[in-house]
This record gives sequence, C-alpha cells and structure tokens, in this order.
Amino acid sequence: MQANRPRGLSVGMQVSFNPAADVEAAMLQAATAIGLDCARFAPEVRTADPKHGDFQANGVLAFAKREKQNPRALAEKLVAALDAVTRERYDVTIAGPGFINFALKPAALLTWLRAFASRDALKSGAATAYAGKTWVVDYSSPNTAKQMHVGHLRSAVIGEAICRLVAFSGANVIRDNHLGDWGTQFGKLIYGYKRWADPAALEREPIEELERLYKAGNDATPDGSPALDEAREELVKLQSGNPESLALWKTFTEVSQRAFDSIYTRLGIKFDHYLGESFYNDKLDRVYNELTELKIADVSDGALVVFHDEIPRFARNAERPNPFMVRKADGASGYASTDLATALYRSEHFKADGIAIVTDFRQGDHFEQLFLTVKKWFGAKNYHLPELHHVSFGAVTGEDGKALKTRDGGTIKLKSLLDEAEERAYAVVSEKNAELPEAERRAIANIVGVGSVQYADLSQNRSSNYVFSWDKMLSLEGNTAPYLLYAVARIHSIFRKAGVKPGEAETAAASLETPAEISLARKLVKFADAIRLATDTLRPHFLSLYLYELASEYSSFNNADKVLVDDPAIRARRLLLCARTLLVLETGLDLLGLRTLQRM
RNA sequence: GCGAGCGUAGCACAAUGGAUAGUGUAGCGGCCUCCGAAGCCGUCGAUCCGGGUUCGACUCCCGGCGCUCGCACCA
Repeated sequence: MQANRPRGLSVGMQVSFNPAADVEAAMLQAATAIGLDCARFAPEVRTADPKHGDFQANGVLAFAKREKQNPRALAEKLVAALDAVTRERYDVTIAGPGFINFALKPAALLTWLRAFASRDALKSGAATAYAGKTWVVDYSSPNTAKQMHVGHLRSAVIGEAICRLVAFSGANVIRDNHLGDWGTQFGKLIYGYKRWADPAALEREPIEELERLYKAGNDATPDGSPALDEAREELVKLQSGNPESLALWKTFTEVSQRAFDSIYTRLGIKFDHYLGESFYNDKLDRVYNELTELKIADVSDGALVVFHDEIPRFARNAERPNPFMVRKADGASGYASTDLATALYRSEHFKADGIAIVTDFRQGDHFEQLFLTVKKWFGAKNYHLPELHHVSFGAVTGEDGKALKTRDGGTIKLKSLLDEAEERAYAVVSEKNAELPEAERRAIANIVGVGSVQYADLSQNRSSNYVFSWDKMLSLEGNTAPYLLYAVARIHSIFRKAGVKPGEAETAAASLETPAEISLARKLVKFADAIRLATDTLRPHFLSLYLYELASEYSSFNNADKVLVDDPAIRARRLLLCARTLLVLETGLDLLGLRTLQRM
C-alpha cells in the first residue's frame, strides 16, 4: 500500500497538495535529463528535519554506490539539471555525502496557503490516494448482553480514526460492527433469564440486569452439572430456531444496541452495519464445503481444521499444533468459521478492496491464520481478494503496568470511564474559567473530557501498551487534547477580536517575513505528509504528533508575532496563517474523531 | 517448552534505513503596561546486552536478558 506516492510530472503546474510529489517528479525529470537510468534510480524524497530544509532526496547515495560513482558529484549534476520552476520555488542545497535539501521559499509557501484554503480543498488534495476503493473497517465489536468496558475503548477510538482517515483519502468506507451476538454464552443467559429475571430491573437497567442473569446462569451451571446440560439445551433450542428462544435473543440484542448507541454517540461513532456473528449462521456451510472440496481444511480429532505447513508454528507437525479451528468436533461453529464467512461476504457483497479489523494484539495468531486461509481459499476459487489488515493494539494498563481495573479489582465500564472524564474536565474548566455559565462549562467539559480519552489513545503508537493516566491526558501541557483544543480556542478568540471570520481579511497578505511566520507556514505545508503516513500505516498517532507540533509551532508564532497590528499587509498575512492553522487543526482533529471548541 | 509484541533520559512518549536520536513532564533559570500565562523562551538528561549486514542502524539479521501476551474445540 503506497498510496499518494508521487507520480507523474507536475513540474510547472500548480503546487501540489503534497509538495514532496513535485520534488520527486522534478528529481526524476532531472535524472532523465542527465541520462540516468530511471528504472534504477529512486529519488527517495521525504520530509526533512526543518534545520535541513522541507524535503530531502536521499536516493543519490544508494544509486551512486551501486553505480560506483561519486555521490557528491552526481548530486551536483542532478541539481544543475533541475527545471526552472523547481529552482524558483525551492532553495536547493547539497549537504554531507550527497543529501539534496529542498527548502520552500516564502513565496512558494504563500502559494500553497492560498491554494488550500478550505476543508474541501484539503480533501480534494488528499482524496486521490484511495479514490475508487472500498474499505470495510471492522471495529468496536462488543459482545451483546454485556456492557462495554475499558477493553473496548481502543478498538472504538482507533477504528473510528482509521475510518475517517481512509475516507478522507478518497475511499468509500463501510463501518461494520461485528457484534459478538451468537455463541455459547446465550445458553447460560437464557437459563438464568428464565429463572431469575427481574422485570423492574430489566426496565430500569437492562444491560446490568442481563449481566447479572448471565452471571447467575454461569454460577448455577458448573462443569458436569445437570444444570449445565439444561443450559446447553437452551443453546440448542436457540440455534435450531425455537421461536421463544429467538424472541428472547432478539430482545437481548435490542437492549444491547441501545446501550452501545449511547456510548457511540458520545464518541462520535455511527456504524453503517451491525453484521454480527449471527448474521453469518446460514453462510457457514458454504465455508465448510469449499474448504473441504479444495482440500484446504482437514478433519483432525473430529474437528475441521486448517494447517499452514509453510509457517512452522501453524504446521501440522509442530511441537504443539495450533490449527485454525473451522468447525468443532461437535459440529458447532467457532469464530474462525464466522470470520471466514465474513471475509467472503465483504468481498462478494461489499466488493471490498481493503478490510481492516481493529482488535487487540492477543488475537494476532488468529488473524494471521485467517488471512493465510482466506488467501489460499480465494486464490483457488478466483474470488476477489481484498487487502487484509489486522490493526492490532496493545493493552490499556494502570500505572502499575497491569491491566486497568477499578480500585476493588473490577472491570471499568466504558460509561463510567467517560463520565469520570467529563467530571474531571468540568473541575478543570471551572477552575480555569469560573466566570463562564455552568451550562457552557458542562458543554466544554464533555468535549474536553471525551476528547482527552480519545486523544490519549490516538497520540501514541497503537502497537505498544498504553498507561492510562487521568492526570496526563487531562493535562493542559504536552501532547494532549486540552493543549490542542486550547490552541484552537485561542485562534477563534483572535478572529472574534478582529471582527472577521477565518478566511476573511487576508487578501492583502503579500509575503511571509518573520522567522515565526515562515516556520509556521512550513509546518502547515506538511499536513499532506502526515495524512499520508497515518493513513498508509493505519497509525493515527502520526497525525496526532503532527497536529501537536503544529499547535506548538502556532503557540510560538502567537507569542513572537502579534497578529492584530495596524499595518494592513502584516495583519493580513498573519490572519491568513491563523486561518490555515485553524483549518488544519480542526480538520485534523475531526479526522481523529475529536470535536473542537470556539471557547474553553 | 514453542511463538508473538514490546524494551529509548527519573517518569510518559516520538523518530517512513539517513545528517548532531526529537518532545512532554519532573528539576533549574527567565518572559504578563502586549490578541486567552490552559502560553512562550532557555537549560539539564537516554537507544537493554553482544555480534553481524550497510556508505549510513533506535530501525534490518543472529544470539542473549527483561516485561506483556498467545498456544485444540472461548472470541
């Protein structure tokens, strides 16, 4: 997946959304001009450390080495062959053994800022990368009849950010909540429900009551007990379509859905589909039949399984065999079979070009086996094979490094976690801005509180575990949601004071002059690169980090250069910088799933 | 036992094989007659250990060590 890679020649045309694309094209053109074999020469243009420039081309070093040429001399020849537009737009220098550095000149920076003046302009710049692609994103996926807890947080937050990023890059995104709505737990739940259901409690706190009934059912059915046989009987009745059982199950699903929706609303999530495991019930036979017919699956100890002999740990002769369990020995389906049916449905029905499944890293083996199996199966049948991504993430831990629990060792419910975030944010807002009316402080606290929880997760590499800390995520300092939201609020404040809207009163802007102005503009131009990196790697933290650095750059600018000065040209160009910073921050935060504020 | 992920300043994090490894916090020192000081500026401080590949390694490979997790009918 190398979307948004520089392609084609755009030299001499309008500046690109991602100027690195222009540099790449110009380098290739220069290489051709001096007779280099472009099949063997890759310019390797990337964003540079600001002290070296905006972009750097590193490809000369590797190429010169391979061709036994002097890299420095080759770099000089290439630079001399660069076209006039590029030379006009960039200060080009050669450094060290043969790095070629490109620094945008202030006039070129201004051109970019004028060209990308709205969210639509940014989107149309970004949207070429995944244009025409359909992506299914499978995230959140809680079990029905249970409350969402802290373990469901990362999938929901990271998954939503990925949906927005991929959509911004031009894909048609299908948000699919693969609910755990079918399985052995429903036998025990129905068993408990029929004996101990409390109608008043079901009315008042339906999910909590279902959890209590499941627990009661589970406690009453220990291994080997006659009660367990009864619970299994309930499961058989449900799976064979008994109307009474199905009606109960349907109620459980609806009650669960309402509870989930209230969480999703707070997190700004709206699914297109809730195709849970139950949806695939009638699609499993085809999986069994085709895998058997193709001899991809074997019967082992009575179960239908797939071994992948090319991967030692999934091979049939492994020390401890770890087969992919398609159908259990008792004939029941497992999650492997529903996941296989799901992959097929997404390929055939949604025509998916990409599938991203957002679950924790512990399921890594499962998805590796799933993807191996899908590739063999689809390959043999000539089915359309989407890109398959397991978007995995680490655990949420307490400050002791262990899984996050309540003080008394219980599971933290997502609802109470979000409540606490809002309460804590309310306390901070009330302290900092006591003069605001209470209703406004509440509204601010909701956005800051939930945003802080989301951002804490999104600001770090999803692969590692993350340490949950209220104090850090709600802090006003450092790479946090409050810091970013504060920067946004301050910019709005300047426009209020100026009496103009963002985007207005900037036509008189002539050229950027001060170091702080230029530094901020250079950061703004790199938005495209941050989007590309975050999207292609499915790692939102690259965008978070960029936004934080942008906000930090803005704060320095805001401190160094007064915006609302009398000189109309200076005022106009600084208002322009404020407007674009605001646009990029608000667009970027929205892509992460955060709401922003005009005042906080 | 086998396997996977992770290991970067006191703490929490970043680094798309590139230049002197960035940032926050904590510590120290500055900046409010000035658009929001919830801010800005300066300073101190780190790649788990040992080999290898490369012009160049936090990054890739091999061997250790540590933490977390997974290993047949739960998802």
